Amino acid sequence: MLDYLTMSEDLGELAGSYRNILRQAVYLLRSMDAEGELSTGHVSTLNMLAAGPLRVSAIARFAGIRVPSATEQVIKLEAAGLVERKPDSTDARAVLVELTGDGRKALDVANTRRTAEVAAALATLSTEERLAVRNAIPAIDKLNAALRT
Amino acid sequence: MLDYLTMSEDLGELAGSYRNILRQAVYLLRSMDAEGELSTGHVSTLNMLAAGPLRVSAIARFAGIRVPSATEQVIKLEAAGLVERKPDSTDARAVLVELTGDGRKALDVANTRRTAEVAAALATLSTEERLAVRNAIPAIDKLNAALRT
DNA sequence: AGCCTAATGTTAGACTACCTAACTATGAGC
DNA sequence: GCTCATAGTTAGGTAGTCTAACATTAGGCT
Repeated sequence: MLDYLTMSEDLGELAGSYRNILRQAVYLLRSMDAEGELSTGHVSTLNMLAAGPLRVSAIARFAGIRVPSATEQVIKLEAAGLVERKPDSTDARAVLVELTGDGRKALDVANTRRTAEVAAALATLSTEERLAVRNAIPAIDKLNAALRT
Repeated sequence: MLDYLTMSEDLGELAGSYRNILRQAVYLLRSMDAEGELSTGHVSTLNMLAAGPLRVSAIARFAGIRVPSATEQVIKLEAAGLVERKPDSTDARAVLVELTGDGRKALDVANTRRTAEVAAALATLSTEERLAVRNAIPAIDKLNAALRT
């Protein structure tokens, strides 16, 4: 009863549905941007740095962008006082990007608001629907990782 | 056993996971763009038109963008010969945007390749994981609709 | 030691896709 | 037939990405 999903036709249908969801995500993220707060891209970058300093190349890799684009983001965040660049003592070519206190504060504000917005939307779902979403998260993570390659 | 999900703490955790997925989607879509093929944005627009002609304002609404941005996209698609603008016989202010034969062909090519790419990623999941994704699709659609407001 | 290739970032220049504001033309109500 | 609302375009600006070219440092090989 379960293996009908292995038929290519149903895989295609599911793939189409998933493509729809991916497409929507772009707009949803944009709609979550608020005036005078961090943009989606900046939130992503700062969230990576929350666990500790990263090289510019690591930021680029995790964000799925090229190194020059990451450099530019870092320059903007630095100008806003949200991150600092420090030399890497183990490699004089590298630069370590680190959150400042202000950066951590701004990130907290943005994360809190954005997560609350998603939580409010989740609250409109039934318990079963929320459970379905929750149960799918690991599979979606795996699926996204497979798509990334 | 199910209602622990209604606790706000778990809602927040789920919301965070979902935010992660949304964020990844942007990169995934970009990674699906291929040389010499339609861009993600153009595919989205053309897909709307596949069901029939639409006004510029309708395109903007469905895509979650402003009317001038939709106009710009239509101009580009028209220059590429993928859509045609026609007068709306019921309203001389309006413009109906319609797929051309070339547009439909280009859309088919792009849709086929992109869907195959997602299907290939889905094929790397286990049957249970695919089922989990499939079961979550309606809830995710509802969730995204709630976020849109 | 000295060289050569690889890796890390930055700079320069260009492109796409979005935005707001201002405009034209048409529709619809009084 | 005036007035206000609606549909779309144009103009100008911004954010975020890209490639190409460059400087600097690391690391291996002779």
